[in-house]
Amino acid sequence: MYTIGQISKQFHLPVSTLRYYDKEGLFPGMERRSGIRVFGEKEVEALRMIECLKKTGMEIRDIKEFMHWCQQGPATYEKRRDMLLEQKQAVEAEMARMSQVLDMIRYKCWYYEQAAADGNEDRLRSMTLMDMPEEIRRAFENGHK
Amino acid sequence: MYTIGQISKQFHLPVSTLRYYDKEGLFPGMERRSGIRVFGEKEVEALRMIECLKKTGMEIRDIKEFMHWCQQGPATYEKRRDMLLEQKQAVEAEMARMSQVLDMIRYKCWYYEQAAADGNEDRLRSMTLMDMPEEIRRAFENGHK
DNA sequence: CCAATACTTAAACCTGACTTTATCTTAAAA
DNA sequence: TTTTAAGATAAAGTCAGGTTTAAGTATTGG
Repeated sequence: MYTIGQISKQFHLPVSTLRYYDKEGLFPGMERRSGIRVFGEKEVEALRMIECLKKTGMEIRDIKEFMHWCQQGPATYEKRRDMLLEQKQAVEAEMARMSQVLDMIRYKCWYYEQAAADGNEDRLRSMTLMDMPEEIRRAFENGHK
Repeated sequence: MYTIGQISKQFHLPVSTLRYYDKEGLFPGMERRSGIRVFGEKEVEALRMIECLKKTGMEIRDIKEFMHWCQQGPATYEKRRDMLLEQKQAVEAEMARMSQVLDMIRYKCWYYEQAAADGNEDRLRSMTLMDMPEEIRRAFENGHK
């Protein structure tokens, strides 16, 4: 059993954040003793899951829904799995997008490297896809899909 | 030469967003005719660059700095290249983080798939790393670094 | 010539995830 | 017992990146 201050240190989270999470319903059914929050094993577990879900970019209101399902036991395993699968899809989609963005920026870096070396953009302006180095052409094409 | 409304359609951006970008200084030196914004080739070019930089997650105030450098000609090629290189590092770091998050969530998906199949978490609770399928163990270990 | 449409501004509002502030209560240490 | 630290609350503030609103001005088509 821990106080909010102890949990704050354990998880390197401000006390205000923990209170905010509680206010948002991320610790359903948390015990209180004369008004003071009691963090037990269940809440520590919950917090680990919250940290995980936050990293995936999940919103507080969805995390809240997930934590409430956790309260309800085995009947909600499928719901939890489905939500995680959906979040996995979202993260995979974001990864794919990032990969494309990376190619776009790789091209731009190369472009300004050339411009800096040439002192102007004349050569770059008259350049076609075929004039670019293989790798840059690939980045350009992928980045501009 | 285009009006704000024409650009809004071309780029699928609300007029309010274009005005906001202008207010934030993303179109330095844009022309006006009796108070009305005139979008020329330079602004269209700028907007393409803005869209690109936004995709990388660059903040408006940094994009503003970049666009001002673009105004200043060849003397700022190095600055622009350096800013893009820095942004490339940031995107690469984010990709690496996402990849780890993906492994974490892959493990969680597998966990609830098992829980749903078993109807409880008993087997999972008594499971060690060696009991997990190769691929899941990899995801677990990478996801919990 | 006049209505309709598109443009202008400043300022308020919105969302998400917190943080800060002000005031009050409880618990632990001296 | 009395500080003092740590707990509590509600409400307001913050930040980014816009969006909405209100009220006025300019341009275009019939």
